Amino acid sequence: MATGSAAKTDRGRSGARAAAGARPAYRTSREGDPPQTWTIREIADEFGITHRTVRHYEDIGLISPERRGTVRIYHRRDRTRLGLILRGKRLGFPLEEIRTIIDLYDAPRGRRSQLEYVLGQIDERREDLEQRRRDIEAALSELDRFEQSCRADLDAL
Amino acid sequence: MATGSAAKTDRGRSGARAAAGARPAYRTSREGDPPQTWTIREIADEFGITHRTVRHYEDIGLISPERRGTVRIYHRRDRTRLGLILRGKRLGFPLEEIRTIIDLYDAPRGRRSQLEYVLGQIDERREDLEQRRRDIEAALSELDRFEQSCRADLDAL
DNA sequence: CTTTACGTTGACGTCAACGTCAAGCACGAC
DNA sequence: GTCGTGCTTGACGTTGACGTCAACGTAAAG
Repeated sequence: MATGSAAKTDRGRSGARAAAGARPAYRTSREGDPPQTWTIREIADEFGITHRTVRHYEDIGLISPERRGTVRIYHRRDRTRLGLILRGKRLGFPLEEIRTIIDLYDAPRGRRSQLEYVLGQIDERREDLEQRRRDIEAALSELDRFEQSCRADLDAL
Repeated sequence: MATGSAAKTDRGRSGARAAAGARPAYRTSREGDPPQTWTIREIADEFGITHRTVRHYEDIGLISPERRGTVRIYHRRDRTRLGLILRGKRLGFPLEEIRTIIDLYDAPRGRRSQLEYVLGQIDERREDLEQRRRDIEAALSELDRFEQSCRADLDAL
């Protein structure tokens, strides 16, 4: 695997701590209901990345978690964005381009000119993605042909 | 466009020089038939990359052009590999991984164990590519839904 | 022969995307 | 209290993928 894997969703230990009532003060979740916020470590573990990576994404403005005092608090909105970021990375987009993409999704759409700009951007994105899809299809069919050739060689033994 | 474009196939000037009979000595093509070899500049221009990039790919062993004296001569085999490399790049693979892929295509396949190894590698590659395809499909359908939403907003004006 | 164009080899620079310390605060546990 | 754990901010290091620059060779053209 080239890119990130291991989304182990390892919420075991912190869950146990929560059940023991020893949840840190900056965690707002009340007894019983599932936590609607996450720490940087929880987010990082869940997505299979490091806290340093999460912070880097914040540094360049890809996510902007809440601050409770000095501590970062991640909400579902941040998780959604992180998902988009990582999918963009799996597709090989640079982070700068990923930013323009996800910023597009919550760009202002009040005026007609804004909407038309957004629609234009959508078309560009689609062109790009479809080019990538074509590349993938080509690579996959080459791979298939190559496998056939190998299997023929194997049968010939 | 994030990745390389501009494959202008600008063979105009060098073609004119060839027609004038002023082709350099290291170009073997006889009068009349199309050149079966290319210089680094021709290759770079044709693929829309720089000669420095081509040399870099040679440095890390992705291509190994013929040397006539000190000068690099590129054959169709090199162009094929360059095509694979650039497609891999469009798909976001790192060069090291691209090397393992294209090396796979001309790996030794004599013994059964070798063939079985290659077949295993093929499966890994396919998994990876199919994951990327799923990511692309997801991104494209999100884009479609987003466009519908924008068009609805536009109609509502 | 000199110029001009293209080719060559290093060596160093740069930019993105993080990794890797170091040093410090804040909290609950003991 | 102090200990450990987790979070924080810098600041610098690293790796991949080239870009840039200098210094030079060589061959066709004028």
